[in-house]
Amino acid sequence: MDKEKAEKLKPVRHSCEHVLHLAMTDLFPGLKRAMGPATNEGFYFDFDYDGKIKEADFPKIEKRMQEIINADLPIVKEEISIEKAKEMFKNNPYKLEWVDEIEKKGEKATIYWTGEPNKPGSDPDLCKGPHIESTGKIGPFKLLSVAGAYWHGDEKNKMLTRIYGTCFETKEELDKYLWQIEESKKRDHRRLGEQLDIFTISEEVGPGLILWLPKGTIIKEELEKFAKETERNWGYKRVATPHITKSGLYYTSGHLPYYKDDMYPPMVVDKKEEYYLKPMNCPHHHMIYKSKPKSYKELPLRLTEFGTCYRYEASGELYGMMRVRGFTQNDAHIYCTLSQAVDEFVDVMKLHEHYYKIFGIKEYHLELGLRDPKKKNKYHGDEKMWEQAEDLMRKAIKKTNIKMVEQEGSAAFYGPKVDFVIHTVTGKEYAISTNQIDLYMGKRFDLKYIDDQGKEKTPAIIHRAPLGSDERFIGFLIEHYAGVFPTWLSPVQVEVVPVSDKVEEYAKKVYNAFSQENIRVGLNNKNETLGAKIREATLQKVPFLCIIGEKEKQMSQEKGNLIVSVRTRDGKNLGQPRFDRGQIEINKFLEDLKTEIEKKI
RNA sequence: GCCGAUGUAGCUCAGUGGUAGAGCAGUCCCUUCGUAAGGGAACGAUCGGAGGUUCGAUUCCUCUCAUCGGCUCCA
Repeated sequence: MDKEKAEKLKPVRHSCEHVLHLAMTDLFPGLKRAMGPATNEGFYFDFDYDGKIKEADFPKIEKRMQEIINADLPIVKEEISIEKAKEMFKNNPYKLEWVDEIEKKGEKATIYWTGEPNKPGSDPDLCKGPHIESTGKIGPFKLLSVAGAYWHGDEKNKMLTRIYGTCFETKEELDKYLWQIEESKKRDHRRLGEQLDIFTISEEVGPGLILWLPKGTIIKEELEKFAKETERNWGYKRVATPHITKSGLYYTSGHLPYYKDDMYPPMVVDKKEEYYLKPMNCPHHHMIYKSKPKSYKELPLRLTEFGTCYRYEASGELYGMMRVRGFTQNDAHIYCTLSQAVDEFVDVMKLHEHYYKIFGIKEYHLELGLRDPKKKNKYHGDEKMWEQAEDLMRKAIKKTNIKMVEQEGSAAFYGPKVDFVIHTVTGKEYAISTNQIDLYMGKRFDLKYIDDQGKEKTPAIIHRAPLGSDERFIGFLIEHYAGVFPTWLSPVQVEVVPVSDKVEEYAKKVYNAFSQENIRVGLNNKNETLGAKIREATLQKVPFLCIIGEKEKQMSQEKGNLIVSVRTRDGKNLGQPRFDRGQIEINKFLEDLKTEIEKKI
């Protein structure tokens, strides 16, 4: 939904939300209203209720709401004094809290009556508005889900019951919205991941632990291969580090006290030494840096690794491939002098651009994660260090001309960060890449280099992961491509489909011809009709089908060359500009195919 | 972790207080087919797990695990 339309709908949706809590008050005695807004998608409202509110209650709630709408009650605004507001809402701590805030700001309290003001049966509610003039003008609505939500979004507070709903001007718009939700579910990476045999999760192995199936592994390895080639060209050096580490390393880094609950518990060796599964690769790379003294001439030193990490994410957080407990990061740490840091960070941003162009990723935004000014003790390092790091980052951002949303409170504990944020088809937001300028860990790990004056200095460290983790990035790519991977990433690039087993031998020759050229090729010689084989390959999103029948076999004998008919996964074959006839020589097709793979188009 | 929901063959789903049914997939047979589902047969689940109520539970209850929708969190 476009923003303009959403803005226009807000008064209606807000009024619909009032109708909802009016109905709720009727149906659930003792219920207290907390807060709720109109959103871009609809509205929600939080209730404090001791009993259970279930989705099964929706029909009766919707019925009561419809009665209120049909009654066409006026919605009337009234300004009241703070004192009166306090009296009016004395039994509702949530409203009282709000009245206090209004008082602090020196503003006036406004209430909206549903029904004639001050008449028996009319309902006043503290609200800033705006609303539409009467309930009768509320269009078709639907309650969508019930959920728990902490008061003020703070998990230390009481959990309230939140009801989500939406409302439109016309039935068609509501139906279209509901249809779009269903449609987008078809692109959900969890669903496509299963249909396309990309990954599975086994209860026996454990929640949040991805098992890559053969087809998924091809995608993973192609992606890693691409990153490895690119990083080599961009001046990175590959390293490899173990999956477990003694606890001391994480005390040095400060991660252990900070993230203990989010790490798998330690293994105890020889009854004394604790080993942890590594939750991040940074300290290992630091130890590699530290293994020999460094000269300024060696900087910038860019150490990179596909490092596998384990984090004990909260059970409620797990989400397909996007939020997992074991993952392999496209991680690197760039050790450089302070004067190199800006350019190095700019290069990291350019590397993202390079990747995103190839994947055609356009739907994302960037967040500059800064400290929460109210909770500075949450972060390590001194004020000066933070200011310097932020300054370097801003300079780099300025040089790249990239638009960024500043986000207070989302810095790493050791430095500010730049996140590339995408959303899933279900509307969740995830960072697919996170990057930091870190002036903290170098000191913490006592990392040094000798500068051109022969003096010891501490390097700046840039943390970067343009392709995030294999799991999250490929999860994202599945949805981004709707399963239709470009040929270079497709698990099967060409499927050879013989029309009948009379041409099986010839089909095998064709199969071998592709195989010899390192094309990932499949041969469907099952006892099925041609239509069924085409359907199967198309559902598997195989880019090219080579259909082999008597015609191709015969032409091949005449020309002394292998001849195939090519059909693409979107159903084109004849008349497609690349293939001027139904049948083409395999060499010609191979040439085009290899170019397509090579250029990653 | 918290609130709510769900959990039946590989997948999608139906069903019942008296130990389960369909479609698709897989297997076999027939068919040998020209651009998104040819026909048939047999096979396949002890109904997420544990405990309880009951003469008897997949169906009711409790606990537990997992998943889903949110909240909170994300080095």
